[in-house]
Amino acid sequence: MPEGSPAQYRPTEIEPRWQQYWVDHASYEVDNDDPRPRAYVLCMYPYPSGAAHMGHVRNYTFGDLLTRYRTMKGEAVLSPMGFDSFGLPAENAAIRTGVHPREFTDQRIEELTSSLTRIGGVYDWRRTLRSHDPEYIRWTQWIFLQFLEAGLAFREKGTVNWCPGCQTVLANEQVVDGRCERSDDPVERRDLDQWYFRITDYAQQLLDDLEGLDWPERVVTQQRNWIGRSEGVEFEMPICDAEGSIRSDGLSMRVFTTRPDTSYGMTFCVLAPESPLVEQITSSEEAASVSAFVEQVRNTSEIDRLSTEGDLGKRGTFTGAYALNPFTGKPVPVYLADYVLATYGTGAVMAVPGEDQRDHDFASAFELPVIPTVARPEGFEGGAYAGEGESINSPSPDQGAVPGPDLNGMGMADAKAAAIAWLESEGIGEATVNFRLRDWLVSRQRFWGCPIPVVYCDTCGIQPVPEEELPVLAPDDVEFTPTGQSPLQSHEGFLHTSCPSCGGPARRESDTMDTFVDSSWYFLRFCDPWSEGAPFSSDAVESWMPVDQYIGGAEHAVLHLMYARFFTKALADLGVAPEHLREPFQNLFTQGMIRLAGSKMSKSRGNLIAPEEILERWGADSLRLAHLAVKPPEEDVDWEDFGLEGCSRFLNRLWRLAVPGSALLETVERREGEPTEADLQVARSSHRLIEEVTEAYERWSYNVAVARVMAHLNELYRYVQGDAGVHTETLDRALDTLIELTAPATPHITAELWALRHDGTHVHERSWPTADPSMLVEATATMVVQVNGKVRDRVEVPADADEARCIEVARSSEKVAKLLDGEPRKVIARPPKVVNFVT
RNA sequence: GCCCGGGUGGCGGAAUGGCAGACGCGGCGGACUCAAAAUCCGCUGUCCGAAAGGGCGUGUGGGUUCAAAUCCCACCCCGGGCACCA
Repeated sequence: MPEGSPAQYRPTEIEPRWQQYWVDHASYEVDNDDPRPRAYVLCMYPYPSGAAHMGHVRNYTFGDLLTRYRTMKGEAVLSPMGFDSFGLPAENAAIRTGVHPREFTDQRIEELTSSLTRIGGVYDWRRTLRSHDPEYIRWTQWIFLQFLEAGLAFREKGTVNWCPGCQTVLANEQVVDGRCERSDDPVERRDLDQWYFRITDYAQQLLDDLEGLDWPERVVTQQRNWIGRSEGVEFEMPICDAEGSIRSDGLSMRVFTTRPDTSYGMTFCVLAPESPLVEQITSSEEAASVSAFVEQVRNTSEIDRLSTEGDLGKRGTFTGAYALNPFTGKPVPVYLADYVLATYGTGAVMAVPGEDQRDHDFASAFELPVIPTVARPEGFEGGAYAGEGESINSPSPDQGAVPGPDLNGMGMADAKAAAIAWLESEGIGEATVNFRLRDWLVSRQRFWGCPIPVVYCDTCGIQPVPEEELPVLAPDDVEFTPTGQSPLQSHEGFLHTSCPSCGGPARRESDTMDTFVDSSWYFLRFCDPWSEGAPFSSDAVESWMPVDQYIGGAEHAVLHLMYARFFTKALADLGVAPEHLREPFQNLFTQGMIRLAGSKMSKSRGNLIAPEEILERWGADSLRLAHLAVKPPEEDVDWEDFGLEGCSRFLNRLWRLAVPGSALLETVERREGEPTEADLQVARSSHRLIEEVTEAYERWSYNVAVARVMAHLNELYRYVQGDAGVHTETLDRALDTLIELTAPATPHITAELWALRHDGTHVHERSWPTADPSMLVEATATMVVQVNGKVRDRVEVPADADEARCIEVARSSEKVAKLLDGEPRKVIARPPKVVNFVT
């Protein structure tokens, strides 16, 4: 055995050596002027919570495989790694232990960096970034100021979500079922002045541009739902009394509906309890019950208000006022109900119990009439009918003239159009598009985040911090108290400043930005992390963006992924990013999560499997291979199903056969010269493997790729241990191919074996193998012979046999002949796969 | 309720109109060994059968087709998302 060829595979010895090699030789650093075709492969940058957990390992294994694979395919692959390093855990730790969040965070970044290296991940570390770096803060703040100037950032008072656990406000996206997405505390409503980003300006674009993305349908649907576009019409309804006499003050309510075709079925309308109109229209008789109701709603938690449970009769009340239905010219009563949201549409709706189930339920509770306006299909039973049908019940002339149009007999689309046209021509209303998407609330009452770079001056009002004074950094001499209040709010040294405009005394903003702001542009900074005069140069971004493959968890479907899309569009429109860069992530892959005993692995559940122990026992390559082999990557996976033994066994088998001086080959007869048919079969199988593995990598079927590779190694073992001896060149080529094909998946063992087999050269620097087409053609094929669709025999036919020849061979099968009683009625032949005799 | 996924051996899964169960785990048997581990070889859907062989089989029921896990219709179950958004 040559020196340096240990008989045994020892992952813990070879892995650190190669990890060091890839760093020392800058193997995966790419420059912006690299001449090769470009690819940008990006895994969502992690929040540094310490050593990597299994979810990280899974995510970064896929990303790393892709980086190495595409590099071998000849591309310049940009594969950067950074840290989403602002966030509440560091601040909470500071409150507990007194350690400054920066120290805490830097420590954890070091741990995470080290575990990313230990699983074999390769990155261009020159480009690394951390959200809390002063340079990164500078540009996050700079972007905020651009937004401010463009009117995309604004401060507004409104009812907001407050998380008592996190002691801060939250964006709508960060509230799930009335609870904080992070801490799970029930959120409270508070009326506060806060900073927002005007993401609603981009609602239509965010919706339209989903079209061209290669994203999982699931994520696209979630974004579509979240944006929630609906087309309809807004129109005015004058407030009146029970007889229909319009008030002298000309008050009116504006309603939004998507079903103007059902306007003749309106038997009441409903106003949000928060509406400013409530006070003005409530009659004296109803004043007491209305104010009691408004008070009751104010005290209802978000969770209860969202619930569909509860007695509808208690969830609404009559105002004593009426509004004039412009279609009929008749008054309908105005109610309040907690399910009508002040923040959507006009905060007021027309109610049509005939065609809307919720209105129908409400009408039943308050004994209000129902007028159907759409013809029901035969046999329809139930309250409201929301389906397609002919319009009915527009009042006919003999019932007395009405102002509105006659919609009778029209289909839904025509009736809608006619109703809208009439409203517009009368000047009562206009067609409108409404979105569910709300502006993004970005201010947070926290310390460990990017400070919002504005000051408040008593004379000049809100003033942006001048660009040359950026970054605004939080002070270090702070004390974290158990109250949970951000120390910035009481740090006079930080708060006291002078107004950049008038020079007078001013106060700094003490709120910081949502950490999702940091992650909304980091992928742009990666293109050009050295940029000094701007967050990045447009040219650098131009050359790498959009990200060719983005990889991360599906839990960010409407958070990070929506915000990052908004940022990209806004920055492009502001001329900071290339104008035509409309989308940041062309391809998105969302990997499944890892469960243990059926439940999600998480620190809070205390059911973590530490990758460290696995790495020590089995090595990084076995762990990586197990992640790839266990399941299709997009599916959730149980830790119990990981086949570490099988993967480790495979790598050991590969080692024993491929290591120079393999003991396995000592007693095997080695042949040179012309290969036999058996040798050629092995060679052909190797070329087929190239095709299969390449195709499997391309379509993210890593579990299949691993299966094929394992099957091929089994075949090589049978070849070596058979009686016919081994054709040296055939075996060596097949093993080399196998090593090349697995190099992206299990980088350390393949690097080691290749170096041992080929004078210290590097498998990862080789170009991706391609199959020789002539080796993909088989001389014969196994053809299935069926009788009445049932498989009765298998026969060998020449691969190029025609129909007649196939049928002839099929007929000569004894098994088939026994079953064929005379001439078959019909024969179907699909050479060279199948012949089917139909009797 | 609506919209997406999905349902295949003991388990994870493969096969996207043409050989169901690749590959791995687990199990069984054999070789090596004083023995065990490791390793190597073989078997392993199910039922009937001593065997040869045959029947059945991809959630359920129907359909299309020479041929269906795969396409169509209806239903059941599991997972995810949305859900007073007017």
